[in-house]
Amino acid sequence: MTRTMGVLGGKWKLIIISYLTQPRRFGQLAQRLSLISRKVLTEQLRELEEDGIVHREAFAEAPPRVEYSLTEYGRALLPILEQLSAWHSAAPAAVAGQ
Amino acid sequence: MTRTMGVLGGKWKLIIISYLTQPRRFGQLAQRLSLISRKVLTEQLRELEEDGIVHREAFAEAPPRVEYSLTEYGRALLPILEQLSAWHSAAPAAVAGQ
DNA sequence: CAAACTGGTTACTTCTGTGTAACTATCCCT
DNA sequence: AGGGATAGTTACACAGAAGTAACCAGTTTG
Repeated sequence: MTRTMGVLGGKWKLIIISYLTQPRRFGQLAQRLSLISRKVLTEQLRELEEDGIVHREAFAEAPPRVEYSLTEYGRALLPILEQLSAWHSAAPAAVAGQ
Repeated sequence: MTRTMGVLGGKWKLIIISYLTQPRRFGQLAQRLSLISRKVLTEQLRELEEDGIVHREAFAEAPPRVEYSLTEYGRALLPILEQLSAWHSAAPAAVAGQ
């Protein structure tokens, strides 16, 4: 669990992953996840890449194009994240007011 | 997802939760999770309590005894955490060296 | 030739979370 | 009366995570 947190612990990582249901360009990610600064977005993507969760593909075009997608390993995470989301939205009434 | 992270985001929360498979006294938690300082342990437990995940029961004894356990809502998280753990230990060989 | 687009990087600052250490209250035991 | 046990709290310090702003490189477009 401690190690798992190391891999997924970044404040934004699960959010990034759950948005990568399909391949996205860097600009798309930056736009959609505009709460995340470009710097941090780059950092987190790099770490996710290192951990084998995200695949980065750069196309030698002009202007440059870079696409991020989930690896198979990363994709295996999606159903779990959905459960987490479902769990959270099923909060008991006593605490739902958040 | 962002909100879910707000609830579970603390560096230690998932670890605490996954150790609360049964009721535990504060001292037990502090001992077993000795990487966590007592201060932070208290804080995280309080937050988990506020979010309806953990139940705190103090007994009016001397010396004082306080037991922490998961609420039903919190217990619903356990199977998901197990999946997360399983996912992580199923890392592909290329990145398993961590 | 200059401007714009994309996907960054770099230097610097700020802030949040976490850690350390010392202190408290109450009761029991000797 | 003194010391130990439990479950904290408080004040303070610090590190690392995150934010901001400016800059870069290559190519196409005007």
